[in-house]
Amino acid sequence: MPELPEVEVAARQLRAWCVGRRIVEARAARTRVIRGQQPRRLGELAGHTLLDVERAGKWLLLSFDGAEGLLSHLGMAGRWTHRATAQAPASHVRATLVLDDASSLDYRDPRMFGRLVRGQVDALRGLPAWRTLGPDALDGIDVDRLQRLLARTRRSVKEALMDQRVLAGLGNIYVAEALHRGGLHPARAAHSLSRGEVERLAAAIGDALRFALSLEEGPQPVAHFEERGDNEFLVYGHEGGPCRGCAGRIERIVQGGRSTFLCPRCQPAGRARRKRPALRQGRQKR
DNA sequence: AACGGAACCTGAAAGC
DNA sequence: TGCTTTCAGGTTCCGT
Repeated sequence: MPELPEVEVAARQLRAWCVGRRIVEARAARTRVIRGQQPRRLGELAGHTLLDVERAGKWLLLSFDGAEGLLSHLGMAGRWTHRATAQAPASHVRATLVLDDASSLDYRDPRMFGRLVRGQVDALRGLPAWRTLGPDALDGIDVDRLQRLLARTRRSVKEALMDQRVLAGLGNIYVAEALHRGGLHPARAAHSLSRGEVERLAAAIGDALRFALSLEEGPQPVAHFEERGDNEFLVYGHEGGPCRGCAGRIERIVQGGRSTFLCPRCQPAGRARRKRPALRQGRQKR
């Protein structure tokens, strides 16, 4: 389930597992994940030491000595997992990095929507996918910039926020969660948002992302969302269920072919004038 | 240039 | 129970 918070957790895990480690062997299967590249390209990482893991939006950039790099996107179902090298790999492994401490890193991705791109770090940063990313949604949002971008599109605010050039890292879930927290209907025309509404939206985006990350906090970077069965989201996946903030029922609409969840009472469709309930902080608080 | 829709994949869940 | 259909959190490409 990789959107910004999940990718951030992946970045923390990769740092904990591998920064400072030397790659003993690297291999990849010939799949769509490495589209356009020979599997042996990944093998060139052998002998190099991982120096840093950087996240921008939903992308990860692993950099090694010698300015070598590996760009990673988890797509819809990709994940990095860590195991003892002696242990048998799990299913759907598309690439493996064997480390110098008898452990191995597997890139697993059943659907193969994810991507691994090998190259020099500079070249990877120059790829359109990385270069065109907007500012990271977790970095503190520039409200002026966001307002300017929303004002110049005819799309709905939901679809506009899905555009990684506007803000990097939001996906279908967190856009729905942020719009709910901000009391904004997803179908609102992006350009119809007032200054105050954009400010509220910017705050709500930060709240939604930080709340998701707070559930992952701990001494070790553990991907709790992988085990957590229950749905901690305020609206996502809760069609027909009660809204936590009012007596309304959560509904599902489809925008651009994808589901969006919302509470029609907390998120009125019209340009809202009435006073909005205070932002809720995840769980039950308030 | 901006937009909507289709394409790309597999697996799990829901429906019959 | 077993077969079929639907749906899934992303990006990219293509036609308008």
